[in-house]
Amino acid sequence: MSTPGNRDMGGKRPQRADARTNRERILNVAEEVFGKGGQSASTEEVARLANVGIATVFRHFPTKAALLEAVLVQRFDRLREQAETLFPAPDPGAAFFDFFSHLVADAAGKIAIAEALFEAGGDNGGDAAQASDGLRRAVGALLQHAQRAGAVRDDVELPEVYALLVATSRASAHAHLEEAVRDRMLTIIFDGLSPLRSARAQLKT
Amino acid sequence: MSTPGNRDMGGKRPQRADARTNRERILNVAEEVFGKGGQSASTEEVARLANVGIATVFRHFPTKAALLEAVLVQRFDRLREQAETLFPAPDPGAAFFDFFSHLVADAAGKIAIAEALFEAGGDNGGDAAQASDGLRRAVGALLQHAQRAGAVRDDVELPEVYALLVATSRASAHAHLEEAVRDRMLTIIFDGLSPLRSARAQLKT
DNA sequence: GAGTATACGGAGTCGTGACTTCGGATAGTG
DNA sequence: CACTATCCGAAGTCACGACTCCGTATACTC
Repeated sequence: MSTPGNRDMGGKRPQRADARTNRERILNVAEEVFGKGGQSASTEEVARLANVGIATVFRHFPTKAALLEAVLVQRFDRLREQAETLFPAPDPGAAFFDFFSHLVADAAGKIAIAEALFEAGGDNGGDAAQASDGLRRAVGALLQHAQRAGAVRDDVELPEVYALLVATSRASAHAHLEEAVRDRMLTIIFDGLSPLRSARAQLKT
Repeated sequence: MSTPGNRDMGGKRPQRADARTNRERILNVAEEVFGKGGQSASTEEVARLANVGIATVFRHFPTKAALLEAVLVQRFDRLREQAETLFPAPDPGAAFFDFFSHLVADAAGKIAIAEALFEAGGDNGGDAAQASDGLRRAVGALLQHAQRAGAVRDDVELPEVYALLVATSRASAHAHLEEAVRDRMLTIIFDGLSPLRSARAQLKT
């Protein structure tokens, strides 16, 4: 928990109202800006679109990296919650494939989110990595449920499935990919995940 | 053809020998540097590792973008040639899958190549885009051959296959992906591409 | 409504990296 | 071996973006 948030400052006065709303607005604008321009988008751009001075951005988030991390945590947590919502779904196969599709579609245009954060899944020990790990676990659970329901072949495991999820999300995020093409791409992958027959033997020979 | 290369300068003396070797060395070093650090790697880094002054780099390549483009053209052309070598292969299916695997494996660690160049496949009209297009065509030919040989189902088309190729290459390039996981990921995709049965109907219901 | 801690905004500083300039070196020619 | 066109490297310039300072404004307390 590196960012202050709105915790009470040790018995002192609580955070002022405008400060809290500003923080929230900055966070939302940052998600938009980093989503569109990648992690190299400038902090000034965020400040400008949030109708706020640069200093205010840095007051709430000590560094640009901290701001980016806060954005990532928010997004990862949201995705994880969505995944967890699907745990008790009546059709675990559909739940898994739907979530996969949804995540990839959602990544379209969110460059920084797909780029910086998925890849941050293992390179640092910060909050973002932790949130990313939570999402990964949730996807793992969806996968297991789908496998138990017979909708996904038993011999695939989370690492390769998650790698495919990340790969297609990133591809989807970097534009130049029509919706129809994206869907056909996913169809191929889903076919490969389906248990109807194992062509794997063919390739091993 | 935006870069000078070693064309004869209109009847004047030909390019000096040290200039040519320097240009070549810079290009090779740049491929290494951009491959490792992405397109945001600095030009000074390239100059330093090439044992050359910064000015020399800019003399041969007027801008950093031009240098990056030259690297990309070289790489894309090389890959295209490799693909074309496989056109007369006795087993078009194996040729296609092998090339796919080879390209993805080759992308490991080549961040800028996978990142900047594949994505440049449609955003500008420069040499890199042209070279990228040549590679795409070659992959398309390999795909068609494989389909005629019955190794790949007939109802997939180049856009989605190429999108998968790009997606997995990028994923592979950004490290954090073990070789075994990468192979299992490809196995899933190859299964999905195989014509042994069409699970697509199942998903459409 | 006065007082004060809290928060704000704009004008800085500072470092980095792309690109230029120019005096000095060196390959090629005779 | 001299001569010159070509090429080179080090020390710049310049723009941009992350981050800071400080005087001002505003939200909360009483």
